[in-house]
Amino acid sequence: MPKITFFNLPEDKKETLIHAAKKEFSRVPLYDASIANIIKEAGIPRGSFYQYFEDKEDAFFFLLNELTKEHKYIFIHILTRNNGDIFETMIEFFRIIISEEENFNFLKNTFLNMTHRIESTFSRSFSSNERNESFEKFSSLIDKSLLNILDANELFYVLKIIAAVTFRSFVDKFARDLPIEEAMNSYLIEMNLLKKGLYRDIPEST
Amino acid sequence: MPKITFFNLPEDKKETLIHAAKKEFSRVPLYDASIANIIKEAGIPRGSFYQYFEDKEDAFFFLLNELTKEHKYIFIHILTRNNGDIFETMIEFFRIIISEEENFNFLKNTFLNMTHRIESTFSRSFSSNERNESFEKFSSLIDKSLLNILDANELFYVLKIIAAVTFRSFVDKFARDLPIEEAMNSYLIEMNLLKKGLYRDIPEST
DNA sequence: TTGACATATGACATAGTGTCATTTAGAATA
DNA sequence: TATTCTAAATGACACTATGTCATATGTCAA
Repeated sequence: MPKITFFNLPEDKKETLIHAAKKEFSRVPLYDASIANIIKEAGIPRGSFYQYFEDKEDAFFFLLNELTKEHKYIFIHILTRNNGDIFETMIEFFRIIISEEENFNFLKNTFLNMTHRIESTFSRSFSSNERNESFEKFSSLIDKSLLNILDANELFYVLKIIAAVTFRSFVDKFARDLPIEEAMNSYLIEMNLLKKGLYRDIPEST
Repeated sequence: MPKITFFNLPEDKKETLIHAAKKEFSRVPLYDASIANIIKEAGIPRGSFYQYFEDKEDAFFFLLNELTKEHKYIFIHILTRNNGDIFETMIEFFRIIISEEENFNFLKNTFLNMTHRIESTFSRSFSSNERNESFEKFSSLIDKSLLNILDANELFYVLKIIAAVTFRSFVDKFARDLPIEEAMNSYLIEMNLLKKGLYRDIPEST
């Protein structure tokens, strides 16, 4: 988390800083980002940066968190509108994220360098790593009658699976610079495979 | 790829270097690894390191590639023994990887910092990002009659899905330091869900 | 013995991080 | 208004790490 000093800043200076950081993290991934570029862009001295943030990562995760909050909001909205149909929701959500123009490069750099820590932060937008309050909240919005599950425990794993496949689809889209419709096509195929199951039931021999 | 100079090295010096690099990459992930530690451990001067490798990454990906080759070999062996049953194979393979003691920390650091580039390298052990020769080879070994697919294209996506879920399970195991049996349990649940499908067929209304 | 080539070496230039002593600003108090 | 106190700003600096390069060393063939 940024330091109190950052939050005490006048709104416009805060904006300037956020903008500068976002610009740098859109240019290159976290590890290649340079504080020098951020402060040059924001027009602040080096020492100030460290008044506001612990370090580079602190600034990055602050931005990522902000973005994630927005995504979570969108996600819940779509889920509600779709009466808890998780697959319909994922498909709509997927399209929205890959279509975001403003955050395109930030997202690209983030997805292509998705360490576990980044993934954990990001995940909060539409699922959860652990069975916690966040999971319970999502769970309550999902229409479980549509799913092939026995109990809450299986729901947890279902969401994990959907999240894993969705992440990979994001990465694929950004890594191979797929056009939106192509990425959507692949994603739809995968979601359908997930729905119907990958295994063929061997018919009982007569 | 390491430079020719590296491959020209006498076997024991090569071994020393590999061992030193592996030790460092087991201690910390790629980005935190320091060349200073590697050369200190290997007892070579700084300049020599750059005679052998382009940079830190070069050394890391060399090691990762070597490990991946072994994994691929194991994977194909298991797949053959299981007559092309991809699910049985994944489950056996998963257990073997998470049980590896020798490479435990190297794998842990790798999985918890799985950038797209690392993932691509790693994937080669049991699947492929793109539909290339590697995919064709795997494809030929897989018993497709067990799978709920229409054509080779769907097979490609099935493998992508299985790979995505398996990766996430690896990450989970290492991130949360799960005991082997617990990780296996979760993985089995997920593989079963994948097999049977996540969606419940709504019975035709009478 | 000499020349040509491959390899080894460590000092150095460069770049980036995080700290800290000092300065400045602004609010609170007398 | 003058004084004091605290939060914030600042940039020089110490430190760490990378990658390069001029020079030294070793090896083999002619």
